[in-house]
Amino acid sequence: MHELDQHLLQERLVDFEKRCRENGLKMTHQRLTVYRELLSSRDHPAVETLFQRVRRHISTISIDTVYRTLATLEEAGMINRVDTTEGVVRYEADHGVSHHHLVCKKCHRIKDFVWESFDTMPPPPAVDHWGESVGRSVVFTGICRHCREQGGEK
Amino acid sequence: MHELDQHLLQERLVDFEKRCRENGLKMTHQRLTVYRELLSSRDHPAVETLFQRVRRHISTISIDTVYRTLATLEEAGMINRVDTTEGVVRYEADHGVSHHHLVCKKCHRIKDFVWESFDTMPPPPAVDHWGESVGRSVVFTGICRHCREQGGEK
DNA sequence: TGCTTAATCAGAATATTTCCTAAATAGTAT
DNA sequence: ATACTATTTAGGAAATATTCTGATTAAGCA
Repeated sequence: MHELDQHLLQERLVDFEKRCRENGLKMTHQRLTVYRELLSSRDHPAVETLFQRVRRHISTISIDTVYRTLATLEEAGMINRVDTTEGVVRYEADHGVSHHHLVCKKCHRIKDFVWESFDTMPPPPAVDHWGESVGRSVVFTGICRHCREQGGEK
Repeated sequence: MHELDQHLLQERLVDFEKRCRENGLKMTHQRLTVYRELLSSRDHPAVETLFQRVRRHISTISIDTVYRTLATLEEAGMINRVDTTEGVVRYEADHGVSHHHLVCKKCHRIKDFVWESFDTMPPPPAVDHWGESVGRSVVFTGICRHCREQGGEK
């Protein structure tokens, strides 16, 4: 973990407290831990996965709390669901930087990347006609370098 | 259903038979019906939904067959899974036209649109470095016209 | 400090998805 | 027409995912 990351993380946590207060959400140990764990998870974890990780810090936390917390934070716009074809809900913290996803068909790992020239591209007319769009994301699918070289571990 | 649609549908079904033969897949009534139903479904149905529809034609079909068929056809590249944040697997038939998705946060309906200037855009360097990409898709999320006007029916 | 109420907990209940087994059926090639 | 084998079926098991209940805890405020 770099200095910079530590700094950004700290910044996010301060922001988290602020936004909780704004939304009338109490700052519980559980909430903070779930959020912090998601913040430092770079792999867009499913609920169960995140539950396991949070458990390492709060051994008595119930999975119900993780579900509830994620739903609450999502509603408040502090975290996002990730698009997948797996039939599993996955989350990521809002890191404040627009990014998109690279999805490996073998290992199902998801990697972030930024693409400014896409972000600034005007949407096609069909989008405006459809309704009010609030977000856009790109997903590239394929086989990641790791899987191609090692045959994958799926 | 327009003349044109009928024609395209027919074309797709012929292609389906050909590809089944190529892959050594027998042309069963069930397979054909599942595929045809998906072809004419414009709403990217989940397995259960598609099962209900196919049932109208083959009342004795088992859901297991639908699961198996979809998995088989997906493997053969004749149908695709759709990206969602719902935690549900959804499918669409390969209509032979590159398209992308508009997803309504209220009613969860998914609409297709084409975006050629995106399709022809070169990927950012990060993608090439990541591995071998075989597909790309864009998802716009927001509130569709229908939901905005009527308050949605979630 | 004490009150109020949101939030958490244990763990059971429910729901959903997917897979499995053994027997019956039906394509396809000969 | 026959044989071979993939495929389907019923129905239940297994695996996952999600929600609920009632009792307890603790955050935030007066």
